[in-house]
Amino acid sequence: MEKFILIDGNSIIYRAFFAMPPLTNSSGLHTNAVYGFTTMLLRLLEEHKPTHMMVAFDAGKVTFRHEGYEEYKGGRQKTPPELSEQFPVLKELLTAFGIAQFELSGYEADDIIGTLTKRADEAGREVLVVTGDKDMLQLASENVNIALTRKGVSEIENYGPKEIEERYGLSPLQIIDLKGLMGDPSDNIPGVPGVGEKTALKLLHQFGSVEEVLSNTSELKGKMKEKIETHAEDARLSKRLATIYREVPLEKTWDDMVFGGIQEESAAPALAKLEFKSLLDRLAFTVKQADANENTPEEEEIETVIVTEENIAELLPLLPGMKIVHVESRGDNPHHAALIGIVLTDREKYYFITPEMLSTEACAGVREWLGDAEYPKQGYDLHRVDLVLHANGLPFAGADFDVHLAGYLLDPTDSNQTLWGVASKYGLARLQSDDEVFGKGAKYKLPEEKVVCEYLCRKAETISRLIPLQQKDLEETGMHELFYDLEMPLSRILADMEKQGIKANVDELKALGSEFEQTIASLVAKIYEIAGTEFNLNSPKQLGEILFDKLGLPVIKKTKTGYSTDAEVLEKLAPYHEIVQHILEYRSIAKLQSTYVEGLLKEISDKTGKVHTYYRQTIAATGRLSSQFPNLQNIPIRLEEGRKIRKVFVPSEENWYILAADYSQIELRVLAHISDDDNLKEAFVHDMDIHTKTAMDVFGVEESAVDSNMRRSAKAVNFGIVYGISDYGLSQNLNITRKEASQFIEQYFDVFKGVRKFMDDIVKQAKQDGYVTTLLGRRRYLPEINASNFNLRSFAERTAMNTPIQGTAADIIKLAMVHMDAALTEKNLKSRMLLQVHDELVFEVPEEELEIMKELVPEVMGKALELAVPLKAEVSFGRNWYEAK
DNA sequence: GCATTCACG
DNA sequence: ACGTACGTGAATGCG
Repeated sequence: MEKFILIDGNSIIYRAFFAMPPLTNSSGLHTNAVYGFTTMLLRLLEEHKPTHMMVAFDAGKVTFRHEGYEEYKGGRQKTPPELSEQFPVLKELLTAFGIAQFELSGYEADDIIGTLTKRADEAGREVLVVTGDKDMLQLASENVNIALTRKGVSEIENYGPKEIEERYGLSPLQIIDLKGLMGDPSDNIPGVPGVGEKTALKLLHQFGSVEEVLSNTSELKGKMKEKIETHAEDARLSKRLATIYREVPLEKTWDDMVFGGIQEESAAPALAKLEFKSLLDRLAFTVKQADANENTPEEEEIETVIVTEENIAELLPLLPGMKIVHVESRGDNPHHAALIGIVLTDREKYYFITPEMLSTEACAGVREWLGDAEYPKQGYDLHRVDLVLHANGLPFAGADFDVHLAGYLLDPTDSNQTLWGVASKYGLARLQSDDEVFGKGAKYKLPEEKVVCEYLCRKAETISRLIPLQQKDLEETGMHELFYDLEMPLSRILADMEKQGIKANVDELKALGSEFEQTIASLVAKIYEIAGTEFNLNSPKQLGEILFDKLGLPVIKKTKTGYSTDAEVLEKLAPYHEIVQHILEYRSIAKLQSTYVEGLLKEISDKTGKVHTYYRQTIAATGRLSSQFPNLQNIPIRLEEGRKIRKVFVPSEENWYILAADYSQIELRVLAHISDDDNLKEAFVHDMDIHTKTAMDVFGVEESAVDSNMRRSAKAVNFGIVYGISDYGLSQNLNITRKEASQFIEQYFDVFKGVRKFMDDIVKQAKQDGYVTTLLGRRRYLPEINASNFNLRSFAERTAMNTPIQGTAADIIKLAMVHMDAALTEKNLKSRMLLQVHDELVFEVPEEELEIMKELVPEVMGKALELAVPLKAEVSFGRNWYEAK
């Protein structure tokens, strides 16, 4: 299929210039804008595989727009020389890439693109316009999509008429009217003073166009009417200026834009000349991907079979040789998901089996195969598959390669780890989406069997194509072992833990609920009485009105939408008014009631009387797990009232115990290891209280002189170090000035010099490589590490410091889980691993195994990975989770 | 669907 | 000058 990409060259190079930090090659030539442009270009090539490409540039200073309005684009800063010198460089590079460039004297890039898109519309060609200029949205149509860059050029958002309607409630052409009313300071287009986006949209929703607004001013009132009437002419002029001219006498044709793929032979030397080392790797990747794509006969027919009692004899003998299995289900919670169907394939034929068919006697052999670990299976999200099949009374074993997990390891920050999301990175096209096939939300409906079969077989085919590509990438990124020896085995263990579940004492929970209910009722009554009115206490908006408007309390902090009323603010307000303390108390109990009592009650299984969470292995960017339905990783512990919730979690067998073991200071121990800081290592070798030790060093005092305040400060500093410290963050946390915080940090780094070096080095390394890694080689890319925007860059820098620490800690406990699972099996123990809470593992243990487990668990956890400092795990047990403290 | 708040490590 | 601590999920209100 043909695919055209038209790039607004001036717009993109400007954006790239301002988004990137200054960058020069060794001969002093500025290259940052070209660099930014090229990264975006490579991404476009990877994502869209265009067959035709063209970059349009402005030519000449005076365009036809200046006729009649000389101020057009007046007041605009002169192009900085650092950018000017990059235009010829970019053009040369584009030539090396084999990409066409158009410019025409007297016209802007907009107009060239406007003309081409008009022609595309007439010819029914699919075109993507890439620009940073919102005005271009006016060109959108059924055939023309506009890709707007955001955050410099690092993100792209696609707009068609539908998206424009959703975002603005306007048709593409009405974008011109929008600009006519709003104006645009950067182009010196006046618009109507005092009318911004909001007002302009309101007017257009009411009247439809600039002309209609102007001829109906009688319907307006006040200031607005006055302004619009006085500036009617400005509005008309602005609209004219904002209109892209679409009749440029352009002699070029589509054939002049043919793009035959990147020619590595010419592109690579051009990048090398600019000293874009990282882009050279990227280029190789893009080219490789393009090749992979070329190797994919996209619309290749596949042979599909709907398995029936009549034809199953054909399938059964093939089973031992099958590897790829796709299981489709519906519903977010896999424990309650409905099975839609499964596909098995030997890559010759694709066999689709309905849930009904799968449970017939004829399919006994298939079920046996599914549950036999001797037959390795490859598919998408096999952890979920395991749970879904289990929920539907079917076995599963033998997960060998999971495309979902591999996709996560290869880019853990990509939030679209769907099969199609992963596939698109390898240029594997999809023909349809889940939403298209099944319908969305309330419109969900299973189409006829044949359609489901074809679609799911196509998924199975995609899985089969992805596997070798991902295997290669895992190898190349050094994550092969992490994948096969850690994440894959762990996914089976997690499924076991989830199926096992943890027993919940419903009566106990309900009793807690009535306790909370009473407290809440009396608090609410008291609050209404003091406020002198009833209102919705759960609405921050209404609460804000009471506190700040009615009672006149000082506003401490604001949110985007109004007053902030979070706990931090309320703590500060408490001395002013007695109501505040009650509100704080209400908040905390209401949270316990809604999330932990009512929420948990809903999640206790009727069948098992247990809570079966769903650990997600592909969400957290650092490699941690997350937990859903319910989240069992945030059960209260810090405050006694909430901690009581833990009494509800009990062993599932008579006379068993709950045993919990948690790593002591795992993150700081990891830091000691990776920073190789002698002082920090020494502290852990001697198993000192790390916060006290930090206080001694930072304040330069003896252990006996460390008071609770000093220890508290030192603890905050230690937290800050792990999070990627900033003086601002620390000052907020300790309620001190930034200067004082900054001094603390200096003092810390003076005694922990190795830590300072690690922090400096890891940021440098991230800037160079574009990613950081954990001890086990888990990767996280940080595309914003070189951003010019301070916030984005700082965020990335802190992430560069935090991820190796948090991520390595995550690696370690995952290792411990794999080892622990093996130990339980090997020693033939009845004890079961139930939960993981980042640095803690929870088990249920029969009385007779208590002594063994008290030794075994900390030992296995401690030996999970050998570091330069000891890893320590502390164990405790009791009749419920509360008592295991 | 997004914002706010708050529970955890 | 810039103005955030790192990583999550669930409940609630509101447009």
